[in-house]
Amino acid sequence: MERVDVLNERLSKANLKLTKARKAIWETIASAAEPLSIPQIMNRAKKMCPSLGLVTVYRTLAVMEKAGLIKLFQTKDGSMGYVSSVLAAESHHVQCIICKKVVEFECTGMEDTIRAVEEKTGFCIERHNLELFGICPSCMKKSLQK
Amino acid sequence: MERVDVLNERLSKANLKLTKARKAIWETIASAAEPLSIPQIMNRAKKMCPSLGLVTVYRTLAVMEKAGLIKLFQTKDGSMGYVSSVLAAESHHVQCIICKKVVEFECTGMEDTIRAVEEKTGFCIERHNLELFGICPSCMKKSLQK
DNA sequence: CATCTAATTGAAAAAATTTTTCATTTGGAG
DNA sequence: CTCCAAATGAAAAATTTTTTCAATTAGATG
Ligand SMILES: [Mn+2]
Ligand SMILES: [Mn+2]
Ligand SMILES: [Zn+2]
Ligand SMILES: [Zn+2]
Repeated sequence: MERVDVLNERLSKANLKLTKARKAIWETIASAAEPLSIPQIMNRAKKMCPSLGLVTVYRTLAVMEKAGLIKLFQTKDGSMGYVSSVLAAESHHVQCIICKKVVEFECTGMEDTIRAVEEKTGFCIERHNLELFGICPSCMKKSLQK
Repeated sequence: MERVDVLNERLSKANLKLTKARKAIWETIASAAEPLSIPQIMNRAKKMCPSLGLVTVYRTLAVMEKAGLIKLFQTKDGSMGYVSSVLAAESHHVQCIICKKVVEFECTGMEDTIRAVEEKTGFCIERHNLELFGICPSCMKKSLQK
């Protein structure tokens, strides 16, 4: 299924129209690997839809957020940005505390931890972010050479 | 250790002063169970420090965020708010995706997951943040009643 | 395809939020 | 206590977000 079909499906369910502006904004967000700020979304989407106004960006983001198509997330630098809900799903990375390099990993074996938290807190856990911090192989090597 | 000592420790390390305004804002955030918006922080902190100006709230939040004392989270209404990150030194929390309530938990059983990442990535892991997202008991109850 | 209509749009204005500037005050070192 | 860099509040400026409104458009209907 094309990305635009995902958009159309959600919009038509809510009696909303599939417009040029919405297509452009959706393509922008759905094709990005990182959360995008509102000015970033405006700039990129405008290339696909030159008449696009900033007001429409605000309105479209509100519509898409309500429709569950996008989510507001924290970016690496601490500010906020929008990502497609699909991409927002989970984040697993390990960062070197010395050189700050970030490496993604596949997360396995969390079941017991999550079940323990569910029992203690009564929450029903749906997803998680796990950030690990440590020393990467190359920094480890350097520190051993000293 | 008192809450104000935690604040003082971080501030003095960075050659920053422990002022009335900072104490009031810190107490406000560190004693709250939910993320607080900027106007909420202003209103509550002003009770402890009546001369407090909004400008100082903005400046203090920037300082505290940089110092790692507080973090931005999503509030109930979808906007963003600040929560204390220091009292929860290990940063293990679960947040309700509906009402945005944050609950800390003791993190157990992560050894296997961490060992697997160490083997795959070559990193030597020292610490971690685990953020879980799900539905809290009271929101679960409400959704079942519908 | 042409017609119709409610939804959507962009521009301008208004409102709200955030940052900058600057004179005054204050924490804390000496 | 004295001193001074850091911090503060008020006002102004800048920026971001929302509202208003007339014009345009998607898409349903015939
Ligand atoms: Mn990641
Ligand atoms: Mn926490
Ligand atoms: Zn490294
Ligand atoms: Zn809840």
